[in-house]
Amino acid sequence: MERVIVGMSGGVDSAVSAYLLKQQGYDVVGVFMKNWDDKKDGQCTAAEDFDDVRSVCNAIGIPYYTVNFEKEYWERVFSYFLKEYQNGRTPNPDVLCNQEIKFSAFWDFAHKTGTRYIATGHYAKAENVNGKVLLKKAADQSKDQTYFLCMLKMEQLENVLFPLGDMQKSEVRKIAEEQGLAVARKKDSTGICFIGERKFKEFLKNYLPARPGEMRTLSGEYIGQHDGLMYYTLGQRRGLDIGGRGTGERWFVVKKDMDQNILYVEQGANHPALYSRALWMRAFNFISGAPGAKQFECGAKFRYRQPDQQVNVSVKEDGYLVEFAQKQRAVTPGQYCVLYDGDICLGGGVIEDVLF
RNA sequence: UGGGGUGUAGCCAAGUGGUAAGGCACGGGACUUUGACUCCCGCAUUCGUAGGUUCAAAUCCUGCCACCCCAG
Repeated sequence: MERVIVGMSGGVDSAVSAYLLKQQGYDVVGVFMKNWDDKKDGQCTAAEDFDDVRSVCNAIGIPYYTVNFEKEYWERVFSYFLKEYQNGRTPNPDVLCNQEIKFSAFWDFAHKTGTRYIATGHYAKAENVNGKVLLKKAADQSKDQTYFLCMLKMEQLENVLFPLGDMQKSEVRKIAEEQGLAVARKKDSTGICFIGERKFKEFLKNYLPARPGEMRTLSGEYIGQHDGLMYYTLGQRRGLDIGGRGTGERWFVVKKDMDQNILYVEQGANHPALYSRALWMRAFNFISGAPGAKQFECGAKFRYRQPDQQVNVSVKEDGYLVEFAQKQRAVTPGQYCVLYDGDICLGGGVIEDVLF
């Protein structure tokens, strides 16, 4: 009987994943990763989540353990997260978390115990095709999580199982219900992976010093004060506290000037300054190997759950130029550009610059 | 201290006798394994203030206060 270690978060998806693998005849072991010390900021969701893992594993009839990657998470994910914010960018820690923790540290741990497979509750598929492993979109298109897996290599995917790849979320909940799993109706968790939902501004304030400054329009008109550039991201509306000015439309962040500590804002949800025509990446991770062509057309996402956008990719000496068929709203440095060929996720890279 | 104007929620702003529009901001929720966007709900028993007229006033009258502008 082949053994598989399932990363259990305490949610329905990983619970049903474990159940399905057990049904398929695997020797299933549940492992709960504790990667964040939440005692220091007053939250205690990890303890509750572990209670749910215990309950689910008992119901399914599999052993369960805990493994602690707090140190790795801090060093390989969180420190980068803070550094990016300090540089005025908007990082995506969850992509990095998959790259560094779930499919690296966690895999190493499993491998050391002599286990061949790890599994997670991600909505994605890993398929062997002609000696290559391809990462493909999940059957449930609205839940597809390949965006977050864009930095993996096929070597990492080789020993990974995604039991939910062909399932609809509604089926997953139904199975959990039928099996009497305690988490059947538990709300999906959101927020930074392993950290959870936080009031973001308050959270960041604990780690980075805020430097208030001016808010101006691109033409230089003074609009007001901001609390610190790190609290704002491109395309953001809330938290600006600007009311009663100009046309009465909403205001959005269109640019951050780190040198002068100025936050640029413009009015109107469709303001031209919000739309860009291309982006630049210094590096790109091709999951299953780089394509031969120096230039190609494909689909792309600039944020999770965005419908694929048509782009033209040019491979340059020192990076990748991605030009959009349609102008794109609020493409943001620090976030990931993920490329798709139909259902196949080609890979991703950090957005370095945005071209207008 | 002569003349003119304005004072409606945090901001902008409708409403000139019939019992407080709307927008922005803000708060809450939905959506969501990042950050955002979006959507939904909420948000002045009260109209600078004190009186008066009226069945009824933010709307009419009077006093006072504040701010603005032009004169000086």
